[in-house]
Amino acid sequence: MNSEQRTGRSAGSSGPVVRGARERARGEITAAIKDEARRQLAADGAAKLSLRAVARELGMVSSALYRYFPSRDDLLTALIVDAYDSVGAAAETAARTGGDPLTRWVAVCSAVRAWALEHPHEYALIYGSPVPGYAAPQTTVAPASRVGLVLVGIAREARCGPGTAPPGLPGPLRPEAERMAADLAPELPPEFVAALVAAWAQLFGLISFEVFGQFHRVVEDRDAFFAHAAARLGREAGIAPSAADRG
Amino acid sequence: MNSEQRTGRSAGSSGPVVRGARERARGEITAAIKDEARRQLAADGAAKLSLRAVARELGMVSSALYRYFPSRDDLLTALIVDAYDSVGAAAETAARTGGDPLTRWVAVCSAVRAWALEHPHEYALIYGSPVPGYAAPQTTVAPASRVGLVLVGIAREARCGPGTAPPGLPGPLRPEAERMAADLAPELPPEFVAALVAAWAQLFGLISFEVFGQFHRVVEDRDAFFAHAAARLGREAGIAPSAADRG
DNA sequence: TGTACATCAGTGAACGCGCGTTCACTGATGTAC
DNA sequence: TGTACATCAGTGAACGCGCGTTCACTGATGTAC
Repeated sequence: MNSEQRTGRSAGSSGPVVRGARERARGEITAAIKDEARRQLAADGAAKLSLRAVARELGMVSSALYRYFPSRDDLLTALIVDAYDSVGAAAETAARTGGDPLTRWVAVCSAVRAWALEHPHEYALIYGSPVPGYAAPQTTVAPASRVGLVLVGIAREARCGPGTAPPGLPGPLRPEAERMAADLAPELPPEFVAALVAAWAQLFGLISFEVFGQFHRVVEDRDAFFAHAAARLGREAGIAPSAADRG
Repeated sequence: MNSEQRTGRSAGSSGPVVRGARERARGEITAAIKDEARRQLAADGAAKLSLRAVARELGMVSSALYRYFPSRDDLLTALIVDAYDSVGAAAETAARTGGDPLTRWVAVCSAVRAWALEHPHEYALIYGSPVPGYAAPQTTVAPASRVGLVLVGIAREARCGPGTAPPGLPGPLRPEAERMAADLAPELPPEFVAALVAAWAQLFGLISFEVFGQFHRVVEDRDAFFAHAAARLGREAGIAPSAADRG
């Protein structure tokens, strides 16, 4: 967390200019610990993640890990932040592909899904049941919002495109929709933003059901199913449809 | 599992006609064990559920629980089955309310949501990350499908109502949609069924985000938000809209 | 109705395990003069 | 450039804990005759 302070280097600057061997080693070992922890996460799930097992696998004594992470929870936090950053980066990359907004929307949804299927336990860690007894610290908030921000970005651009049909907004929801719009995207109409937030949650419903096995014996051709559902989700959120995708 | 066989009573009949004191006690204690296990589930989550702690709280010695559940996993399975049955029953009750199909659709969605908010850990047990190292046995399949069947039932009745707009169905999804329709509701058009399955998954996306805390600082008036989203979900699935809900 | 036997719930001790965390320590690597 | 000191990574032993599961046992409850 504060290796700069610990090594007595300048505080305030964003990073060290020259890293000594010790500092480099520290970074490498921290990464190795996280990698091994991720491996065990994928094998046994978050609840069974243990410092001792990680240390054992790394050929260290368990107490040595406390030089790198002050507790098991801090290691978990690091994995959570990394997972959010990983899926966020995947979404951001997908958003940079070409095409009309709906195409890019689907690309982002598919990228998140692909990441989830490749890293099911990391996905479970951030979008599944909360780990009991663990409270996510403030550090996780920013990384956690990256995927959502990508979706907002696409909606924002779609709004500048050709006419889109804003969904209806019943009375009781209006104040809430306006509040959400003010928070997330003041330049978008509130009914848009409400639909977008719903689409965001619903997207993860599709992905969670697939990753967590609820589609077992229900959906077989999952690629086709997801592509279709994601496109509909985008249209529901007011992302401009392209004629080719219709019917 | 087979107390009838163990007590030498007739096999094949659905239940004993007269239950002796011993048999009744057995049922009561089994229920007490599950109740206490549920309490601990709500307090600490599924991963930390321990036979020893349950026994301790019940004033029994831990080995005594093995008279009722052959292992920790069997106790977990019982809780899972109960949870599916509980939410399934809530959905079925909600479906029996009056009104047009869309109203009943929303009532069912809201009932599932209410159940989830009241039993967040039981919800996590069945719709969250799978418990690592635990494989759900066949016993859970039927209870797990109750909510889905309720939704299919409403869709089936909506189909008999006034004209609904079937959603478009792109080429790649057609065979899969036809397969799903054959499995789930042969009398419904395939595009209906595909949309329904998507809506089913998306419904749980909305609920999971709320229960698991992803809506923290994003959605505040969650009742209004959910009611709106659930109604839109129903319309997307082709459930007949009522004029009053539009715009 | 009474007795002999079988069934079953619950006990208590034990096995073997893994966990998170602390602590005093040893050497190696870096820094200041 | 060389030396004295400070910093830090990693060690090994220990503390105290809780877990799932097995096993031989004791009594109480039920059943068959």
